[in-house]
Amino acid sequence: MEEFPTNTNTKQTENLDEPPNSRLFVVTSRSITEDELRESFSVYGDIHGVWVVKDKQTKESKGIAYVKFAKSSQACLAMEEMHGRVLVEGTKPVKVFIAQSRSSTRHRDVEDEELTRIFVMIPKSFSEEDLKDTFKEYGDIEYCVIIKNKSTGESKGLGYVRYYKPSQAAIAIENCDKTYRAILAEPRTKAPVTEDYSGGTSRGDYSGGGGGGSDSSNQYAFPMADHGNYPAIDYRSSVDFTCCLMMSTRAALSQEQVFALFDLIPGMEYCELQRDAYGMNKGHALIRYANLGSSFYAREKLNGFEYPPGNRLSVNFVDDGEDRSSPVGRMAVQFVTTQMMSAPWNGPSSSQSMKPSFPISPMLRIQTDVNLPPLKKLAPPDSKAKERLFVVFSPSPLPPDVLEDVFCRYGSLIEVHLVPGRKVGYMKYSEKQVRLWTEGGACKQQKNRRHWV
DNA sequence: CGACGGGACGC
DNA sequence: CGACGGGACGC
Repeated sequence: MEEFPTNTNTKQTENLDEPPNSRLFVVTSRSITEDELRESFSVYGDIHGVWVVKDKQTKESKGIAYVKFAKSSQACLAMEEMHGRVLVEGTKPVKVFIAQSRSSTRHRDVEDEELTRIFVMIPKSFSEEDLKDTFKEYGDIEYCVIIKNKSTGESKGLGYVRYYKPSQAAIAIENCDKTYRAILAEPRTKAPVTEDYSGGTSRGDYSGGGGGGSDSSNQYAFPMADHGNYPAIDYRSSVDFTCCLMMSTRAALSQEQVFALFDLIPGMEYCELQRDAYGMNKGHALIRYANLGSSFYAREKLNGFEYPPGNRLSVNFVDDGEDRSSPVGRMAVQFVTTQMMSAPWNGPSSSQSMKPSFPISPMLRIQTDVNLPPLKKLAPPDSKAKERLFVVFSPSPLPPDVLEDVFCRYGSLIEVHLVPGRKVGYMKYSEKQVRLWTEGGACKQQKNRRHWV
């Protein structure tokens, strides 16, 4: 049996949490052995011990195990890479989490939310751009924030950096200049460290005593779908509601899987897996929708969604470069949010129903079912057709008036012609160069989108 | 003077 | 669902 080294005469439990977040909690098949675990996990770092928990009487595995790494970054990387993978043919996919520190009594999973944001001390002269430039070498940054005096606006010399992956935050903490004093940030809203007095928390030497358990109020801007106990989202980051979403995942997902998933919500314009530094299709994907209603709905439905089973996706807004600070932009945001709030929420408990059910409102239905370009006038009925689009419908054709409404937006449409009894039709235009999509990258998606039209 | 060490997010 | 062992150091 593999054992943690017995190199000191002090209780070993003190090593298990040193350094913090360097131990994995693995939920796996009962048949998996320590050797198999060590074999699979050893490529991610220096393993200091593997231990399969067994029933005291029967000595049978309980299907859970701990894997201790030398460094937190190694453990995080192993978690990100191994979560959801099948270790031995025919066994269930493993779930991998950072283990709770042994002194901790709670048995909640350690969420990515708690592992991706770091807290740093920086020169007062640092701008948020400086902060980003300094810490981007350790990983992809979701956002940077500097704590400032609210009245004068001057920096307090403290900042937060949110990465997309726990391993990136861990690498930053391990490798950045010591003068930054980088540590993991305590999650924002919950009262900081309530019961964990037992000499040092898993976060390292966090000594900043009080610091505001005062906030018991709901941080959500509005009632939200309840995705189990998925952690709260920071709505006050630099980015609020946009048409762009960033999806983060620990499981390996293919471009096709991500595409199919986000394409369930009508209005998807763009979806691309971002390769990580090692060229693996993991980590995160960028998705853009044609409108706020769609992106909002997609975030609601897919953030915290388990896909594949055992792997929770995180989906959040990212800056899409649009300015929504104008009165019109704000109204659009407000409109969408109120629609979403008042929409009958088909409960999350209903087994993650992922049907692209679009109850919301007539207004929103139009916004979301139909892609963006504005309506254009039809060409005179007797115009000569200079270009025709051949359209294949799957599963079946839509009403001609709907098609007209959609296809007239991309050129001067003369008429919609459906071939009777077939699932095909022609869109006749009086001009060449009918523009379907302005984005070059979206062309290949065209065929997949037909049935949403 | 200058080294040291400190540390928390507008609701 | 899925959370914490067995064995015995060295001055």
